[in-house]
Amino acid sequence: MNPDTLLRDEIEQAILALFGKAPESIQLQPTNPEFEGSHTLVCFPLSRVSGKNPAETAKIIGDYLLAHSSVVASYQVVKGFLNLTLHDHAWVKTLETIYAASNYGIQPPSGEEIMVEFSSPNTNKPLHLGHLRNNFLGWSVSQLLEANGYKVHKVQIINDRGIHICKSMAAWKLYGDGETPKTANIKGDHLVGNYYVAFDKAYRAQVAALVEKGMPKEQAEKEAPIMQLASEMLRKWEAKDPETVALWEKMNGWVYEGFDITYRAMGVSFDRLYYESQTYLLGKEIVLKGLEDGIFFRKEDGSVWVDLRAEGLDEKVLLRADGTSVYITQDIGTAVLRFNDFPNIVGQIYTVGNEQEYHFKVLFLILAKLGYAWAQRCYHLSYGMVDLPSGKMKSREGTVVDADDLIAEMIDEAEKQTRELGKVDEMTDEEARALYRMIGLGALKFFLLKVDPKKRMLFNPNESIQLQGFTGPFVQYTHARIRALLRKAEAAGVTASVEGLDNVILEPAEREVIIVLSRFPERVREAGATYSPALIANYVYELAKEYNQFYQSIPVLSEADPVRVRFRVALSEAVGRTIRTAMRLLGIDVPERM
RNA sequence: GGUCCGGUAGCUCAACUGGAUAGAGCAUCAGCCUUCUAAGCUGACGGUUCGGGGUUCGAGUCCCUGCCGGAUCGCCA
Repeated sequence: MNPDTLLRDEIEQAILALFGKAPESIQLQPTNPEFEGSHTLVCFPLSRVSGKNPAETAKIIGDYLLAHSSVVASYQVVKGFLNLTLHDHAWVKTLETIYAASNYGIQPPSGEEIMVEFSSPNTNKPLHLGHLRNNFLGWSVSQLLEANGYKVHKVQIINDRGIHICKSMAAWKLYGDGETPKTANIKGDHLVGNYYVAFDKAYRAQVAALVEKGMPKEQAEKEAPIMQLASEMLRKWEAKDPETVALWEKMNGWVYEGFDITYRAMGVSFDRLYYESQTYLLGKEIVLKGLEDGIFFRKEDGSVWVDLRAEGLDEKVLLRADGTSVYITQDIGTAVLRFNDFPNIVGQIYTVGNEQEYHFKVLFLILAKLGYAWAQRCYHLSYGMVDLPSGKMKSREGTVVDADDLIAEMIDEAEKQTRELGKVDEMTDEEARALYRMIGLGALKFFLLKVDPKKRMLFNPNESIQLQGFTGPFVQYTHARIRALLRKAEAAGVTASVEGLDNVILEPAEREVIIVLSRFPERVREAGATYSPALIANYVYELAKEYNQFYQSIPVLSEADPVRVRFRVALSEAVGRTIRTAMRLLGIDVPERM
């Protein structure tokens, strides 16, 4: 078991016995490495209960624990801090339970269901670096929630309809000459993206030409012929014009084929896909019903609005004067549809960039106004933009980092560095390729996940392909090392065991590894509660680092005492399994050798 | 202009939600491979936590204020 909870109980009892009062809270924190001990009780707040100064309070509690606690071996008081050192047998016991656990750190299913939305691209261009952060984040948060007992439904809403895809369609119709992904030998999403770029280029030229002839810019932007064509296609699509719908289906089909390849490369998948084309009309009904119920109001021009001024926001339009839906209308419909499809989910997590914070604030308020209780459990997992050293990604300036290209580069770089180190001499080609992929992708995912999701982050290509230091490959390497050690142990007939160590004194490096190991379940809980894979990335790095220190200074198989050998093998195995689990929560695979 | 984020070592990021002398990685410098994988380990260097007030036993963290950067405030999505 984890000594934390036990210790907490004992401290609470101590305070109750000594001072006759229960403390408001017990501040128990890890002891700073420069001091002796593993747990520190902060005694400043307790002086109110004890009526003595913090240092005296610490001493009294320390003495009491020494006499009564089953785990405290000694203590030190530094100012108002009570540093506790536990008996090594408590740590041995801790490792014993960790080692025996079949799924250490993972909670069994609680029966609660939850939905996580991520990715949700438009279908007019390929995925880019921003989508990678989104996907890795959404995937990892799904894993984290599962690890905390939820049954998770991973979904996305594919924005397959609207003026953006019509732009690509218009350009293809004008300049495509029947080109297909096959004839062009390009992934479908990239092909469609090329036509989106072609549209933009032609459009701007046409607008400039019209302005040149004396037309006001605003008018020119509407009347440029290629824009007229795109708008006409949108109208025809909504009218279900067969030819337009067929083109739309064809080009979206290309995009999906391309996306599938990218998703497979990223290692993500979804349980259910929602398409905007199938949901965009649903919100309208709900809004009209809300209008009848007096939740919304209509202006003279016929448009429908919600008044959120009482909530500190503004009035927002929900239906245009012509009765058509706006963006948020379909989001209302999609949300309701999802709760109908999955009646057992307690809530929904939207993984969407922080530029849409206002949008989701409004959406959740509207859903609450409509009387949906689950609106309280809708959460916008808002993450910061990914910047490049050159600044923001701008499609106009061609600085967008393409997801497929980036993944390929990471894998190439992993191959290059792996070959330089001569690590693949005994591998088959197939094994080697799988390893490059694992390392390249591991580096990329770890790089994007180690930063607090809420924060804007910088993507430095040179740093992302680093395989040393605070990186995914460092952790993967530690795992491979452990696996190699365990293979050797097995070959030598050594079995792992935590038996026969009742009065042992541990090496500091051994104890430190167990201490870090013991914190894993709490970190999983915390990461789930705050939707933050970064906590797991930081943790698993700390664990790997701690283990490497142990590995470097303490012999395992060459140790003379067979009891200690078995113990260290068990310790190594527990660390290896925990690394694997933690990395799985990040969506990263770990190799057997590298 | 209103609202919301952010500003920590040369660079990229932490800091257990108010606790001890603010920690890692990269970069730079110096060491460690005849012993389980050196993608590793050890050490050195590096800080007015944007500035200024305040709250208290204690502030990078909370409050006020100023400066800088970003997002947002569409009948776009």
